[in-house]
Amino acid sequence: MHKSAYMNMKKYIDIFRSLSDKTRLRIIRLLIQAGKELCVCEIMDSLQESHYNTSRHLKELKNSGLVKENKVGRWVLYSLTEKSEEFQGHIIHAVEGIPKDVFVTDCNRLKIRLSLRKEGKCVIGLKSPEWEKVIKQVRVKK
Amino acid sequence: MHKSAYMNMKKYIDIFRSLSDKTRLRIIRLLIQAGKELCVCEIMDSLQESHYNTSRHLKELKNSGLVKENKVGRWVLYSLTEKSEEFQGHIIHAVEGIPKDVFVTDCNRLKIRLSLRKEGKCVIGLKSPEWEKVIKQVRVKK
DNA sequence: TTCATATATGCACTTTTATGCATATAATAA
DNA sequence: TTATTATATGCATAAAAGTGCATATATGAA
Repeated sequence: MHKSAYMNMKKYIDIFRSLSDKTRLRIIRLLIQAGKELCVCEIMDSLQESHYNTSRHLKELKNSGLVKENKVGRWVLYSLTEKSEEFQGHIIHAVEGIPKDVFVTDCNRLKIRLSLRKEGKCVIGLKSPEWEKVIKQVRVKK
Repeated sequence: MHKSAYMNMKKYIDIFRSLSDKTRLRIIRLLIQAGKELCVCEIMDSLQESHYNTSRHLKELKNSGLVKENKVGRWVLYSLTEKSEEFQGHIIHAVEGIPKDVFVTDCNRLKIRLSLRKEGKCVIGLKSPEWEKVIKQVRVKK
């Protein structure tokens, strides 16, 4: 195949590739569920992933064009990009079409994490003792 | 993340992964374009890929559930599976949403290759001198 | 049964990818 | 300016993936 033909295709391949990883798929589904901007620490706490991983996967999703960032002071807020192309719209619909129960634990943690916002903003940052306390209680309840 | 949660997700990740490769994406688009079963040699000639690669990628697409096979004698015919799940329907729509020009060369070759069928069946097999002759003429015309 | 042919697969090699650790950057607060 | 903190990135490592070559399987024809 010619290189130019591959370059035309690359954009779409990159989007599929960016969703072929469990952490990135979880991030996208989390952003769909949230329906608003989330900061990195909210995402990492919801997924219970390390901050390094979360950050890097977010960057990949940004590179593929599925996600955009909005820098506010030292906080970086991530959200889904507007569906500019037909293709991207179908992709997001596809992720929405995955049964809810697959992501239920992440979404529950997100709900709790978002309840700790003050005036609509995340204020507790990463490795927060407050979050540790709250999430530990949830585990005990099970 | 728990292993069971990953297993729930794996099916969807595998489908995204299966489309994150140029050869497999081209195969899927070719099958969409054809709208009918294609044999391995028709696919490899349309893509101008080696038979080894074509065969292996078809197997991966079969494993992910996007493609099914129908064995007729020593010919194996491949086609898209019926869209049993909402998710899969969106995925195929997404591939359909990729601009036509990205795959135009493959589709042109497919058209020529299908014109060599007799009574709706592929009869010329692989490394066919007939195909080599026809496709060489197309190249000269450019 | 033997040969030809359509398709599949094991092995080796190279490249890519995911992840953890440590560290760097950048912005706010003191 | 200095310290703190939210986020990003380089390095190393291990696992996975794509491809070519050779070979195996399986079906139909002679």
